[in-house]
Amino acid sequence: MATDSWALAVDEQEAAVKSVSGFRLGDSTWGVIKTSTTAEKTDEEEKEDRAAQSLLNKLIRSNLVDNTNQVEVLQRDPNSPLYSVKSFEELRLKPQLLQGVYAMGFNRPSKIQENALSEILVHPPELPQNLIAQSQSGTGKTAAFVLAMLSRVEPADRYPQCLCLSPTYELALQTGKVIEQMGKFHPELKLAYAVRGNKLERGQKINEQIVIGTPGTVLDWCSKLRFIDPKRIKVFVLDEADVMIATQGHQDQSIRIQRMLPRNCQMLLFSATFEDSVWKFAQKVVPDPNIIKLKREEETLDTIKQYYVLCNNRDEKFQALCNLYGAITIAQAMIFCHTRKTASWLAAELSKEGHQVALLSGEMMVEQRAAVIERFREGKEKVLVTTNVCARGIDVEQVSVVINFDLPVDKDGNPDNETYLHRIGRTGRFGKRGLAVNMVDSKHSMNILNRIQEHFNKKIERLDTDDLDEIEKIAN
DNA sequence: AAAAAAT
Repeated sequence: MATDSWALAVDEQEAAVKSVSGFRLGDSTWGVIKTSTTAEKTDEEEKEDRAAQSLLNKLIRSNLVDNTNQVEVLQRDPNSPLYSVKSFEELRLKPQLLQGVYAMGFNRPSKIQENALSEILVHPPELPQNLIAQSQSGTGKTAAFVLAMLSRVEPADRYPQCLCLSPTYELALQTGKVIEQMGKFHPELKLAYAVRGNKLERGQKINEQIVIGTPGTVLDWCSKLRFIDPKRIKVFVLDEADVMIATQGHQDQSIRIQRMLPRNCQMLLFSATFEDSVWKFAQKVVPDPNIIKLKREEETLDTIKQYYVLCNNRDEKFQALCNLYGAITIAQAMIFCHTRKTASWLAAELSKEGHQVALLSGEMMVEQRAAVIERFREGKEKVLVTTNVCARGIDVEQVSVVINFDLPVDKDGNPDNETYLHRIGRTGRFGKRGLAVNMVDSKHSMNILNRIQEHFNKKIERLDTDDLDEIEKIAN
């Protein structure tokens, strides 16, 4: 019996691997938003292939590179056995779901998946267990909660059963694609995107089983617009939960959504970082949670070379950035600014100098944002000038340089260490050496940089942008 | 200060 199912699994796996290069996101008939509608355009197909492949590569890698992670599990009921499954078969996933998992190139669960999925799925649906999980990006977090949702969902029931909240539009789209790919062998399963710009007619009802969205739209859809019946949601996922429940973040909306959910709804909180106060709040909001913390050596900071450039004002920062441009465009780069205004100014100035750059910030129209992030993913844009909207979660494989044109500071002007780590974490993963360059333009910002340096206890070296040899060196 | 709503 066991041998049989293994043989089948391996067969499926081989079949899946063969079909990997052939599948397209646009094949999906899911959802309110369709990634593509026609099949004729070979250009379009190629584009989608590349996007899918890049997402795939990232997920495959995150599924493999985690042998050194240390996991800490805190169980609500200390007497219950500590489950940790070593294979997807043991999770007893539905065959269609298992097929989806293998089609994505997953062989065995990552550490976070082993533990999180065991905790989430071993208990019967009547007694769902809540979970707070912390693990770095690139450890398979997304796949973990996507699998959790797909396992719990009942495809025959045509109403929303799983709800996932993302902090930004771009991240919601990215996560949505993972859901689509993993669940694509469930033909009757559908996904709805509750994001800005996705308009429904009055009185319409969402009958897709899974909803991914941003807080504002989801709240509207659940409350006054009544597109979603929140009373029948079985699984509620908060991605990047620390931003979602931080006082300055989306707390109010997330809590209001959460209050509309039924009492027995399973709640899953996932994040890479949990600051102390947020952690406490999370435990208050989520009753009796199991807790999983994945301890990872600060690999991020070991594989990312950090520099700073000393300037006197914004114009000098701009000049220094122009000097760096040639070096950073070897692969892809992200440039972070503190405000939307600075970002659009910088993008305009760089193009005036003849440098091709793309701009992405929250003031743009959603259609435009979707197009820009797509072009960046495809590599058609090498340099992306952006705000904190892209600080978290956005995974573009070829990004090897992150530039902090403005250092990350919170609303009080103090260094924002979490955001710093998230920003530079967009690069430097898995063998590829990453590079972070911080632009300092005053005594004040030098002070902030020093405090960031102290916080991570990692040397940030000075870089002279007039020294082209040095730039060549760091770029390679 | 950014993000997030059909406000």
